[in-house]
Amino acid sequence: MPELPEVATYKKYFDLAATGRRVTEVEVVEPRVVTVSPEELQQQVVGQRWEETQQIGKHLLVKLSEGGWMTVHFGMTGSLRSFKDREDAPRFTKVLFALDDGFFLSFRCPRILGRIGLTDSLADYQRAKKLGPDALTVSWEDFQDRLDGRSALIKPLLMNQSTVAGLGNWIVDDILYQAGIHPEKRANELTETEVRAIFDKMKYILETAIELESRYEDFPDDFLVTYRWSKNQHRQDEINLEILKVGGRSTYIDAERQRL
DNA sequence: TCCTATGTTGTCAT
DNA sequence: AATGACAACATAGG
Repeated sequence: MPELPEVATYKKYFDLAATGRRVTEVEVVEPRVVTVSPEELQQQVVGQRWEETQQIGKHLLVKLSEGGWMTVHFGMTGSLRSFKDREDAPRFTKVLFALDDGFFLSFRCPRILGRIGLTDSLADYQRAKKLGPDALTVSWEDFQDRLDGRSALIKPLLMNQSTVAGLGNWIVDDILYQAGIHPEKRANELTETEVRAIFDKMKYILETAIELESRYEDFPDDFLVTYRWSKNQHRQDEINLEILKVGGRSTYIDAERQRL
C-alpha cells in the first residue's frame, strides 16, 4: 500500500528481514513484474549480498555487494513478506527470494502493477524515472521553486512524481484538506502563505504516517483519510465531505474548508 | 454484473 | 513545453 510512508515501512521491514543476507535463489513467479528478463535478474542478484537500502519517494533500492542496485516499486498493491518455510509463501507471491539465513522474502503483488528491476546507480534511476526530490527531505526553497510559475491544478501537480517524489492520492488529499486548499486551485494562484501551508502539512503528514508505520486506524482524528478508510467512516457527516474527480482520481474534500 | 481501488505510462489534443 | 483528458495495465473485493 505504497506511498512514501508505506515504502518507508517496507524499508524498515526489509532491513530487519533481509539486509545483510546473501541471496541464494531468485524465483520469478510472474515475469510481468520484472523489468529485466528473469534470467538477468537471477544472474545479477543470486550470490550477492544485500548491503543496504535507500528510498526515493515510492521506490526502494537495494545495494548489491558486487555492484549495482535492485529496484523495487510496489505499484498499488505490492508488499513484502518474510517467512521461514517455503510452503508458507503467501498468496500473490510474484518474486520469491531465498536467503542464506534460511528465510525467504516474498514480493507480493496481486495486481501486477509493481516492478522489480536493476540499475547501476541511484542517480541513473532517479533520472530515468524522472523523480523529483524525495518529499520527506525536500527543502522549502526547492519546493517553492518547483511550484513557481506552474499553471497546473495543484493536486495533479503534487501527484506528479517529478515535482516531488512520494506523494499519492490519499496524501495529497490530506495535505490539501489540512491546508484548506481546493485541489483544483492552480499553483500560480496560490499565495506564499498557502504554499507554505502545503509544505508544512506535507512534512507533518509524512512524518506522522511514518511514525505510526502507516497504520491508518491509529492516525490522528484531524486526518481526512480516517474519514475515508478507517475507524471514523461513520463520522463522515461531521464534515462536508464531497467526492470529486481531479486529474482522473477520486478526490475527497471538505467543501466548507476548501473553496475555489 | 458493475464499480472502485494507496500507481505509472503512453497517446492525443489544446 | 506544459497541461489535462483518457485509456491501458491486471486483479480483487464490495
